[in-house]
Amino acid sequence: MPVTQKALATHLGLTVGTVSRALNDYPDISAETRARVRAAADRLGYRANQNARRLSIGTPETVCYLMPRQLGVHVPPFVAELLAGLSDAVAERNWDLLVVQSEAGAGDEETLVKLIRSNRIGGVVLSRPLKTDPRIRLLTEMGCPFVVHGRTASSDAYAWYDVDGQEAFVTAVNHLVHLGHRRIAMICAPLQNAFAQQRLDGYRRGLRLNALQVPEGYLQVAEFSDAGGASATRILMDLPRPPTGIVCASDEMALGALAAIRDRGLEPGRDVSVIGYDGVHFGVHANPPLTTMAQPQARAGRRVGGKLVSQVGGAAPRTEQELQRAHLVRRKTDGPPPKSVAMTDVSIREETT
Amino acid sequence: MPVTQKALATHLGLTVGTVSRALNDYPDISAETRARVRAAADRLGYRANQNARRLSIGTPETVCYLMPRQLGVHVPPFVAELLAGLSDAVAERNWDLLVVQSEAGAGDEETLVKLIRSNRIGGVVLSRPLKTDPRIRLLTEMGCPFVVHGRTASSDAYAWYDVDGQEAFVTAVNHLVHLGHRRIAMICAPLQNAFAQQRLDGYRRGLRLNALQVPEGYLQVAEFSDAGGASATRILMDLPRPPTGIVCASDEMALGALAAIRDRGLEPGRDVSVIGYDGVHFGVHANPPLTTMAQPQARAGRRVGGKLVSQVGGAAPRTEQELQRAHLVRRKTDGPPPKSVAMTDVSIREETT
DNA sequence: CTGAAAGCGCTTACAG
DNA sequence: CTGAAAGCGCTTACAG
Repeated sequence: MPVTQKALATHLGLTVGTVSRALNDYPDISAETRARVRAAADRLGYRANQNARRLSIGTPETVCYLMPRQLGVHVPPFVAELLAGLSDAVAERNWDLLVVQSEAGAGDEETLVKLIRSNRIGGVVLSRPLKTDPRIRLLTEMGCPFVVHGRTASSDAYAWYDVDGQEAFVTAVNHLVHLGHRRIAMICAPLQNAFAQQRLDGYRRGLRLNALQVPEGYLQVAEFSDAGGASATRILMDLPRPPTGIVCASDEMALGALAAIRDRGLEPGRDVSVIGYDGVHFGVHANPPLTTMAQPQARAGRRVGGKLVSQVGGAAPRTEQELQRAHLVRRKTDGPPPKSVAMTDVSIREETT
Repeated sequence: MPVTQKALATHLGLTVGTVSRALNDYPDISAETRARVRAAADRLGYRANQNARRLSIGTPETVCYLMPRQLGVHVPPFVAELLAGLSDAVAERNWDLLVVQSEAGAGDEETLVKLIRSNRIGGVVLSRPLKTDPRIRLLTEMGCPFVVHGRTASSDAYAWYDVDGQEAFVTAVNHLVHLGHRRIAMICAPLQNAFAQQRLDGYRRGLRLNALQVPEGYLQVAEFSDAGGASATRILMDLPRPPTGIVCASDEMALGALAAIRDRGLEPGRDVSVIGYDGVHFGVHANPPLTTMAQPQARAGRRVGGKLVSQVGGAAPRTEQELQRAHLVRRKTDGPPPKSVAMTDVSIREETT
């Protein structure tokens, strides 16, 4: 039997109302009473029944994280870290963090409506939005506070935390160009994902800034996994003029690319350069160690959680937007193009235009 | 304004009691009334306020997952998959899944007491128990249903799901012995962790079964990370008689071992064999691809979640115990010991006893 | 078969 | 400064 306010009250010869106000620091309670109540509560291990409390105050004080899946077979690697930060940020304000498996856009809307209507959640965190994401519209319409981990094109109206994927791919392309590459391909994730489109935009922009174009077949959209990266790479290598550099929408895809390149008897970083995206810890153990655009993993979850809480506290969504930058981590899969190829590339701009 | 039972009731000319019973399929409600109520509820998008419902029925209908951390710097890789399965299993019964960051045994007890007392959780899932884990004692004393992902020595009294780490390391050692190894070392995780002790027991047992002993310095307890694996490996390689085979308590440690071996100009799988544990997807991309004892990741979360729910439903904890087996996945880091070494090893049993 | 009422454990105007 | 009371939205004996 958990101890209730009623138990405290009778124990102290007070009434539940007084106990409640004492516990909640109402200013009209005498210092002495407050102290007595506190002491008794501590001694008896009183904890307010949150179901009762939340029913009474009318807010669920809990945040829902829609855990993404299904893009690759498994849960994306950032999820665990994000959850850790989220749970901390939310717990600081004594809120709870509910985790729900996302159906990747399919059943999510129904799930959210149910959770909101049943007063189970007062805020939502979304990862990896689609380019036009029905969940964002839904949450906006329902007036449910939310923050998007990632962002869509219509990003001005809501709170989000994102890493600038477009800039990152401009940087990656620039880096390859400076190394001497002219034939640069991209292996991208399915384009219904907002992040995929952004990274693709960066790739295109990077080429354009360097007066290069996207040769036929150089943009490969593949399954978002190492297997997808591998098969896309095989296609690229079979091209009449295969690329000398490949930028990949994720480290996982890049790992697949490395495998496919080695399978051809070529050496990543010498015969073909590969740049990944994410900066997963594991990249350092790849064969060879993977050059990548690393996101600042540090505490994305805390940031996202903080944004949600302050929004619930009244902050305007558009003040809760944060764009981080990825940075190039050079390891061993980038280098100048092989000389033989570089020779023939002087004329590539003409040929491909 | 969410629609409530009262709204439904006045709308239908009924009373909230009747509406509630109709919605909850009480047998004493006429089929017609039930149908009318259902229809209205669907049409108006009625969802029971869960705070009210749970307050009334007296159970929080939510499960807490204590997310482990701090062993390595980051959240362990299995967490995301486990959460996915857990959330599914729990959602099937219309329960919620709360995620709380564990302080790795430190503040956990206080956290749990608070959560239980405040009626926020009706069950707990624990990962990676310590050898003697105060949380287990606490939950038992408080009468809070829980299931342990992993297990301790006193595993007979509670529900758990685990993979047989001891057997796995017997298998790993046997495998190396069959390949011709006699000098087999282990890199283990800190031994306050139950899983570390189990894996160590397996290593010892495997050696004993093959009439081998643990030579001086062959058991390295290291930080549970790739860095820990690497530094332990360096120590092993500096031994007067370095091992020809190393079993590691995790894939991550094994990756560190591979790096350290390559740094010495040696080739893992040829000069030194390495076997990891976990079967993380990433092992296939290691340099070279990592041989490992793979756990059946498939749906551990669902199993664990199912156990918790059936326990809440009245099942005895000891009927909810499940031991899975790991299996050897041979890739490229295992092979016979180098011939030069094998020659001198015929006498090793005498020397080391 | 349905209504009326009490109760779950809180919070919060409203008196005094 | 504290008490008494209403209310949050459900569930569930108890009548009838």
